[in-house]
Amino acid sequence: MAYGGSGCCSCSHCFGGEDHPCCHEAGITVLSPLWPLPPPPILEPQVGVLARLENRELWEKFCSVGTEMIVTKSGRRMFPEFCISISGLDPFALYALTVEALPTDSFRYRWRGGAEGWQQNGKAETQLPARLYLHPESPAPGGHWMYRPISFSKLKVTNSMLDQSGHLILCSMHKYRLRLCIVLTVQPGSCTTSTTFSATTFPETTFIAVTSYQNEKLSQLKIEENPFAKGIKDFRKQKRREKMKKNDLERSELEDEEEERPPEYKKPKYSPENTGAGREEMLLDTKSPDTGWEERLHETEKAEQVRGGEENCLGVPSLP
DNA sequence: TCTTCTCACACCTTTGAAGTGG
DNA sequence: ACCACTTCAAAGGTGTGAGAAG
Repeated sequence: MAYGGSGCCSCSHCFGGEDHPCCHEAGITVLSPLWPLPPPPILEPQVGVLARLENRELWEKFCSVGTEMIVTKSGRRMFPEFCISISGLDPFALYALTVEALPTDSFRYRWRGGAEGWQQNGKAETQLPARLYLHPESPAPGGHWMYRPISFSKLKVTNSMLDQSGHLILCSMHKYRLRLCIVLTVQPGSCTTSTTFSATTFPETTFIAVTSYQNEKLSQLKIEENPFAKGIKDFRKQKRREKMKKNDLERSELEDEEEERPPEYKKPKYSPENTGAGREEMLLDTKSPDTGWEERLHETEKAEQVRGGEENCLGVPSLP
């Protein structure tokens, strides 16, 4: 099954493959018992559970220029971080929270610069089944999750297929969107595990995985917003001062040309003219990202030493 | 030649241990 | 002995740019 439309909820608009404002007004997302992509292994829908993207404004800011996330071999944190607040859970029931990055389509992308920005560039490469990132505090009572916003600040993304650290594995130059899953693990007053859960995607979290930033506007925004990049900010200022000093004495023709260009043209790392003949594109893997639930969770468990460690301890539904 | 990836770098924030004073 | 506060070093995070790889 190819990844088609990436609707955000169960309503008719979203199943058309397009996101729309109804579910996302004020950043509130109604967690749908239905999965936007391949068929859901849902047994008991969670009614009335709401999730809000806490730093929605920041995500939208990045979204407006085209969010890119650096992937490295050892894993790189995401910025903006994925931070949500939840309501409507049973305060005494135990829940596990997971996040995964789902491909939004079956294309590979390339940066063409200027007004063209990101363009589709052939079919997507074979994708591994999406790996789940389990929140380190999972499982915990609903009251715990609803008490304050939940941050996935430790979440990292990698391009290493051999990663053993539990990071989300992504293919660079591919587009993804984050999906939150809430898994009810134990009903209050019951000793049996449940398979209930809800899932939702947040359209604002759509991003392209890259190994180095392509869009100058985007990297500038990262530097402005991310406190860890403050050094780069100051370093850039210093460089600019040095450059201006230098330019006062001797202004080269090349530098002049660069100064006059809009920011996105300043880093013509990759030429827009070439249509990327180099690598052979592979057919999109037909394996659904929502198959192999148990394997994916076990992989995460291995890395994170999840409490219990038994099969279905988190109430992960078995595959049909 | 072109595109993509990796690594080292300088600079920053965060974190936690150690020290100090009341 | 205990607590609160400060200091400091180590760990870890950031984007950049050069060069390697395919």
